[in-house]
Amino acid sequence: MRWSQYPVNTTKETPADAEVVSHQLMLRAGLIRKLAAGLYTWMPLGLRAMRKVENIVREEMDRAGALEVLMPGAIPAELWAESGRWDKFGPELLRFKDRHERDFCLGPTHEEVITDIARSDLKSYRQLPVNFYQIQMKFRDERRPRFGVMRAREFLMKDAYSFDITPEGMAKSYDAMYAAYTAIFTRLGLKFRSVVADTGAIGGSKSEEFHVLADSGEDAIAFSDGDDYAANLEMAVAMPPSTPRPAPGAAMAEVATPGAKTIEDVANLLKLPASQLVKTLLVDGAEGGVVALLVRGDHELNAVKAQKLPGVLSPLRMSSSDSITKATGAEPGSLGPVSFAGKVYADHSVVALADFVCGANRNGTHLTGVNWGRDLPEATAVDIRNAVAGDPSPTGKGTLGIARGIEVGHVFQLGQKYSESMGSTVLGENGKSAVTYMGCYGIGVTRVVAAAIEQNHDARGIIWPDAIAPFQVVVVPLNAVKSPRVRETADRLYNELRAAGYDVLLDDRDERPGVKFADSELIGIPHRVVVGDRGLEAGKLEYRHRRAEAAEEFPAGDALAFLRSRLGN
RNA sequence: CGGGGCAUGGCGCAGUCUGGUAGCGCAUCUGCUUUGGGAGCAGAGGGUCGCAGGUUCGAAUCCUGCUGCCCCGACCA
Repeated sequence: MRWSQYPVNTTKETPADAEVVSHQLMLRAGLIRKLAAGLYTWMPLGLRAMRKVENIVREEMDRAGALEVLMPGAIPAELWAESGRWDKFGPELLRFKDRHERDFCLGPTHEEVITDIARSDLKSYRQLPVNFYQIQMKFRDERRPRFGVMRAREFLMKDAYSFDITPEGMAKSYDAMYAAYTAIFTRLGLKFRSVVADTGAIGGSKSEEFHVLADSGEDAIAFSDGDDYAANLEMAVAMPPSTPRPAPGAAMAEVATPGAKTIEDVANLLKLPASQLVKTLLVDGAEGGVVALLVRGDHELNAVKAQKLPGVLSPLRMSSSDSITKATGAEPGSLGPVSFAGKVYADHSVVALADFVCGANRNGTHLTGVNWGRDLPEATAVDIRNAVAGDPSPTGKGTLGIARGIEVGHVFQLGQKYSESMGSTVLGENGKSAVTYMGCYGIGVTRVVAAAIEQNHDARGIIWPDAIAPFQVVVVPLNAVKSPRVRETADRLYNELRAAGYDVLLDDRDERPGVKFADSELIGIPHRVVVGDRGLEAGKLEYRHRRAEAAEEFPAGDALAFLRSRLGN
């Protein structure tokens, strides 16, 4: 492609409303253009990168034996009523009526449609297992779209759905997808990690997420340095302390703590570490009332774990200050489990404390030297905190570290949730009808592009992994207007590289060198060849990888051979 | 959904408090010079100041209503 014929609008200034670096760079490099909140046009350069991702995903899905289909974006409401999700899904589902006043929605995901296909087209166990996938625009009316295409309302997604006759078959289909995902993200050249995930509202027995590792990631993931254990922080098991609870060493005493409402305040006032304090959080109970959740002062409550406890309202809701005062007689900041009337759940690390500090359920008052069994009944010991770096791994090998990641894929074993409610059955070997077992598997294609940039950039711009780069190599002639030799050499090299099958961009614009260098670095082309009079004088061209510290010269004579060695294939 | 903020040329902003007929930088176009790290000079084009009412001799500026967008939180899987 000749740059002079290609609409690449780069800007020096960062648009004011772009927060994360991938969003800023995508706008500055002219990859995307915003149309409305969460809606973006993919410009030619950006679309090339997106297509590279899409093609790798397609190739690996095909290789894994999945079959590509394309389902409609608009879906009739009846189908969603069948699965029960028309009522349950909430305002994320964009609903509208057609000219006949019939209800439709824009598909945020396609379980219903594919299950409808399955129940009408799959009749016999002999047709299974089968895995259908599509690569298509999804629409979710996010309350707050942000971070550019990372959390947009419309986004390109690969979604796949497997059907099996047995749970074992489903597990096998799932494993095949897991392997395909590993191959995909490896080929894309991204640093990634798969983690055990919460099955959440979708339900099902097993789920793993694939995260691209990046400091700016929205999700925290915990991983062991001793083996391959890795889990979303929501799911990461926080182990009980290995040392037993010490014997009581102090008597329980009241201490005045006026105005000290946070753990930090109280710890400073009493000159104690936060780990000796107990944080008491009141949440709404499943059948009204409140439940007390205790975590150590230096720990955080894990909402996903807590809302699974018997008697706790799901989704988790912190109690209002009214019901807190009603239940304890005190306000948040002075709450504690001693003399608390309701159900108390304590994190393992809290149960292991002796002589701890907690609120006295009287404003401005705390208790010190509190001990389980003596000053209050033993509480139910549970895991309700976020794991922290340094925790022992739940597998017993190594300790946990915390990293940040961007969720780009997930795989789910759905079981019979949709096949049951929508009647996807086939005739089994025994001639009896059997409900199919489903799996579903997603990859956010557009999000992968943004995640690749989050993970691969520097102060000058994007650094595309070779597999995603819109162009593999850029040829930069300097001052070609004045030098026919430069122009001819660059043209010849451009044609040779194209003939050899590379995606080449020729910067044939009449711009000054600084502009060309800055632009090629901003748009992140991984390989660059500079053609200048200075080098040609000595029969040399100049090569530089986008990550390299410095350029290297090579003979202009057998340029193609040299570049093959640098570009690969 | 709660709180806060913004809306002036393609982009980034000033002007609004104190009303007087719109300006700067980048980008774009023309010419000359320049050419190994975002050039210089000279000139040019481009804006119903988010929309609708109102006050006034006069509104980007004051008042009312609406819309869009951004940020923080909650929510969502």
